[in-house]
Amino acid sequence: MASPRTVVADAAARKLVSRTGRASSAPRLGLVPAVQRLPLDEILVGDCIEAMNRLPASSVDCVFADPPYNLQLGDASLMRPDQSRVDAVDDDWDKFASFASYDSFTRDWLTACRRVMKPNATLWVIGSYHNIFRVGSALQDLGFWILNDIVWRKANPMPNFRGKRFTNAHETLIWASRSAESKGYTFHYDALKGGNEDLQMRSDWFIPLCTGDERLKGADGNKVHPTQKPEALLARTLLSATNPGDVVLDPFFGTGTTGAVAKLLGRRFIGCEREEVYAEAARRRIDAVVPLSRAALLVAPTKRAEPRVPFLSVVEAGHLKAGDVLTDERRRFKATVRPDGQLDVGVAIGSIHKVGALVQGLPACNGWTFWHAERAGKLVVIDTYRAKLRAVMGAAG
Amino acid sequence: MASPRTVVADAAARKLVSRTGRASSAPRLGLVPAVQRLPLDEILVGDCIEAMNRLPASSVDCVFADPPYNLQLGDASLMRPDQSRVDAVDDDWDKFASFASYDSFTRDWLTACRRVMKPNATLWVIGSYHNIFRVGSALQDLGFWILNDIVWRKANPMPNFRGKRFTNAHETLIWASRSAESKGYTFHYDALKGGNEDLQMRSDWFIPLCTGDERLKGADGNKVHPTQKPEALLARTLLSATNPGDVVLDPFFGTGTTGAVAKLLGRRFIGCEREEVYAEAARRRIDAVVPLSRAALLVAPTKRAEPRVPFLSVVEAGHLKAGDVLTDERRRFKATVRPDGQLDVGVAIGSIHKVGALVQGLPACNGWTFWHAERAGKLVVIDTYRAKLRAVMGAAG
DNA sequence: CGGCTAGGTGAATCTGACA
DNA sequence: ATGTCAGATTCACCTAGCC
Repeated sequence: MASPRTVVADAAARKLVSRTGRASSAPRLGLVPAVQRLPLDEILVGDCIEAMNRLPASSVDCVFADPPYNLQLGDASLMRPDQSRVDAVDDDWDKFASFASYDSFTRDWLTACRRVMKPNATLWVIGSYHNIFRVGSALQDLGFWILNDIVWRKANPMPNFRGKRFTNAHETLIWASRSAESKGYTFHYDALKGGNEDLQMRSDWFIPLCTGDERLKGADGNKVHPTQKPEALLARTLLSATNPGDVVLDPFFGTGTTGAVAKLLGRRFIGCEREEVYAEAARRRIDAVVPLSRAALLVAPTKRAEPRVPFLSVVEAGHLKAGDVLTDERRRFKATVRPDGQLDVGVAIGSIHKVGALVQGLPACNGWTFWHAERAGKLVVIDTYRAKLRAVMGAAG
Repeated sequence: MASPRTVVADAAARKLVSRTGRASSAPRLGLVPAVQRLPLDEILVGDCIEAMNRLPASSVDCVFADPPYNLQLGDASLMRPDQSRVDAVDDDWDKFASFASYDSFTRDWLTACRRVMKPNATLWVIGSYHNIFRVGSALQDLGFWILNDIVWRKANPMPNFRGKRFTNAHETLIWASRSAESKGYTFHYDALKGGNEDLQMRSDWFIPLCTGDERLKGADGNKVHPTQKPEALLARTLLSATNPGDVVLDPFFGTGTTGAVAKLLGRRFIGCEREEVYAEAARRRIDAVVPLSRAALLVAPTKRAEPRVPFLSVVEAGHLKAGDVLTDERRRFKATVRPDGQLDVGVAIGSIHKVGALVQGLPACNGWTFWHAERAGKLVVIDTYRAKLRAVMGAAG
């Protein structure tokens, strides 16, 4: 479990990944070399770039990365490409060297991530003003396509003790797809809107810091990791941009917030972590997580995902008859239903959408919500009949 | 450096400004060559880099820059759900051939700014995710020292019409000093705190868009400039980081919000603007500004709307857990809390309001007062949890 | 004058299935 | 790759006009 080379043989538990970007339901043991199997729900201890380079290409659905932030403190985690340590610096040349080595490091891990991302996978990176501009630029240079920047507004930030600056009360996340052509990325628009009082979820999120019981403490009572992120933050990202069963890669796993939340939410994870101390804390933490029930994780069907119903089927089912006259909500326009499922508005014949657009002089129109039928003196929107057909179709399996 | 040949010859010119970073109050005409005099409260029409290179070095106290964002919009125009067309920013001045050319442009104007900044001057830049990472990286590369990144949270952002991303509800400002050694920059910590109900001013600011009477309109009734910034945003930056009498340089002056607010607050300005149309509108606008009295130059307390709390935040905060069962006051209906902040009533999944209305057969319902949780055998209305979160959010607006 | 409704608008990298 | 077309998609303000 601890070794980066650990490969667990139970491939059935591990859903091999097809090239189309979806987990195949049938395991294909024997067809794929062992090295190509995904080490799901494991922590790969060691250098994250080496670890990622051993994973098969196009194999993960999402990446969450919380890379080292700090450029100026000589952080031990920041290494030059030649593996020498970057020292604390105070003159311009060293500053440049420090930025350059951080940029190089950033390009390297982002490149490794990009290779293992499926075509429609997305990547999240969190950072502060110390590093986020470097990361964002590198992302764009490598061909990632930024979808949003998200502001994590901290409920309880550390005050600025010296009174020389504004209280640093937020961090920034970048959400990006693999490329500008990745149009099919996962985004649970409707679920987010439903959890936000039926308003679109905005790019500014208000979430408390990770404190209290959630914060991992060592035997000495000190926090195990200096920058443990709140589970609520990870939960919102994974609920937004992944489906149950999706594979989430975290190249800077730390104490495993990504893994804990992934397990809780029925996602799979792959973590990379250089420090065995953190990895061990993460393992214990994740073992204790009890996943939510499948029912709680069901993705509610969205309008977009519902089966298409031809208007002709509404006529065939008898909800409307050839010759029936439809109108709009304000009874400004009239159209006659034809037996072939088109509408006749006198000057033209066409689909419910086409003629709806035509009579209004608009470039487009959703005929299902525009046209109404007269029923007992009241107007009934024809989308009602589509809904009835869909209910029947659902019952039929 | 844009032009290595640009050298300010006359050291006496720099005496126009003292080393403490304050403009001298007495003009010293005759001692300074004409070319070295600061064109105070003027708009320099033309290329901003050339204009800045003609200014004496170390002569301005503050820079506010609203550069082109380099939006990379597709060819197709974006339609609202009502089929009206979104008025996109498609002006020529926002077109760049590549990231490289945008970076080059950014380095050039930042370099020119840096030369004219006094040692303790600070610079503000505003941008969106399209360009702010490029700008931030360039800043750091050129030796600027980032003091804060500030999030302008828009009260009324444009929605995401296609439901494909989070509502882009903020822009980012970077506040930077000329170098890491610039320790004596201006920051009115106490005034800001006093204007913020005695709480430190945070890095996230909630300010409405520039609309209504404040928005400059042409004779045709159309907006003069596509991206006019709100005066409240400029006011907070100038009150934070300049003193009365300070010189504020704006290399992308547009319709002169920086100048109007500078005059209002008793600061001097220098504007650069390439388009005479914008410059002329700015002149007329600034002429009409009546400066505030000195006493009025304190930070006006901002009225705060009661913060909206997503139901998802109640779940994230742990007041309710995924799987918890809610009911109404008379225990007629049951609903299960989902991890995404929606409720599941078996036949449907949706917001607390939607499913509350659904189970009652009503057109609408306030879910906050309808749904209750069972706590120690008693029912607790979920609005209780919203109130708790609002108490936490109070400080943060 | 007030209340109500209808309409307009803001820095936007904004569809997807199928032929 | 390109074209066609079904059909899904908006929040907080502000102004104008009507009663």
